[in-house]
Amino acid sequence: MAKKKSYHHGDLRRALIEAALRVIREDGIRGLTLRETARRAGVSHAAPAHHFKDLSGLLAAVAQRGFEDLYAAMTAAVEAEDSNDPLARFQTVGMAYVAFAAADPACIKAMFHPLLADRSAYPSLEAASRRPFDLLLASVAGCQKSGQLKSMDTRVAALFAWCAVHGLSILFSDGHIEGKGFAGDWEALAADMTELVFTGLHA
Amino acid sequence: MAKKKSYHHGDLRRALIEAALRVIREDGIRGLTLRETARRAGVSHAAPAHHFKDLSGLLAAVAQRGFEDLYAAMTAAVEAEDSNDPLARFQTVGMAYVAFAAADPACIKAMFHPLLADRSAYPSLEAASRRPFDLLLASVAGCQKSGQLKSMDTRVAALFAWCAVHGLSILFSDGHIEGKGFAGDWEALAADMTELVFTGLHA
DNA sequence: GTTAAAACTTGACAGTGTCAAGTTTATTTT
DNA sequence: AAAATAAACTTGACACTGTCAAGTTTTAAC
Repeated sequence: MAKKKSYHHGDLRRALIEAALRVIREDGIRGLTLRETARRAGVSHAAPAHHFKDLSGLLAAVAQRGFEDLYAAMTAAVEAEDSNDPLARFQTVGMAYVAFAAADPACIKAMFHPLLADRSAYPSLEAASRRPFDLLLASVAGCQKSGQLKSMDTRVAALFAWCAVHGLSILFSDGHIEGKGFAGDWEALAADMTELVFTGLHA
Repeated sequence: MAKKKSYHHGDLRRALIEAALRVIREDGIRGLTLRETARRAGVSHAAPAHHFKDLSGLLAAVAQRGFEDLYAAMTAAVEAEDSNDPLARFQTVGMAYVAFAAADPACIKAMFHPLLADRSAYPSLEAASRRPFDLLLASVAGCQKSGQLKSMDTRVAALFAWCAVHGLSILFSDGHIEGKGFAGDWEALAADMTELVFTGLHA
């Protein structure tokens, strides 16, 4: 699979997704075009259309990749935990979410881009996007079973945590927080948020 | 200011913003172009550039209008409250936020569009976007003064409420919530969220 | 070894943002 | 009131974009 320089690329789909991510990180989502992506991958301008139907399709693939990476980061963070305390796991999951958004704001913007509002057109994206939420759901359920979080509707409790953590991530990566007089960095704020989420859900 | 049909429009800037909003509501943000907006307003294709430098400028103007409307809706909701209870006011503010997002998802998407991440380029937008937060801040401060919310850093407490409420709005308007097994409508969920926010900040 | 399919290129068309230059109207200056 | 100037908008042009149809090269199937 080395650089064969042949007519066929070999793994163009993956290469295009990575090229698109580079474009987004450097020039913002606005700079993402099929042609620019093709250019960076060193293929002709119409090549991407054969792998992703159109620009939305490319963005959907990038977003799916983002959700997969997010899920991987979350599970990795959980497994790196030495403690088996459900509550610690719950907070780790939340922090991992914000950390991912802070580390790659361009990617999280792609993942929640309004262009992808109609996910029914991209079933694999929808499936990938559901996994992180399921992980959160499971971690909330664990805390409820251990009696550390109150026994309300698990879905609603998880949604609450998700809203708080997602809201912070989006507001932060979109620059809505800076300039409003917050002293700490995102890590301090994320810790505050998860702390308050915990208090809200406390048994 | 009636339809003078003259060479000069009279109030083209406002007309363009409204045309852009119509475009966004009907065709999504993707369909927003300077030329389409000009077409709907009945002017030549280059006219918008004289009022908004480029497409981002137009979007920024739409977003600013959105923040102004949001602020108006929030204050109206507060004033419609018969009770003077700070806590009731606090929850009203939160509900008004989600209600706005649910009533006009296209507009809220424009207001928080990633294209506008660099707000320093649009000072008046930044100012308009700060007012709703200031209102929330004041309402949190009121609850703290009355002893209904705990006396922590007011900014952090307000940020928490904002994150929860904004997260729900964005997730909802982007279709991330449907299909995840939530029974109630957005109003029920919004009520749950504000309730949990209150618990998290409870004295 | 021939045929079919897949992967990619080439070329073309309509639509877009944006700029420069022109035309019409309003405002100021004298 | 007349002339000069500025503002509001139009026209025309260029490079760029997505997308489609048709072509070329490579791989796979049989």
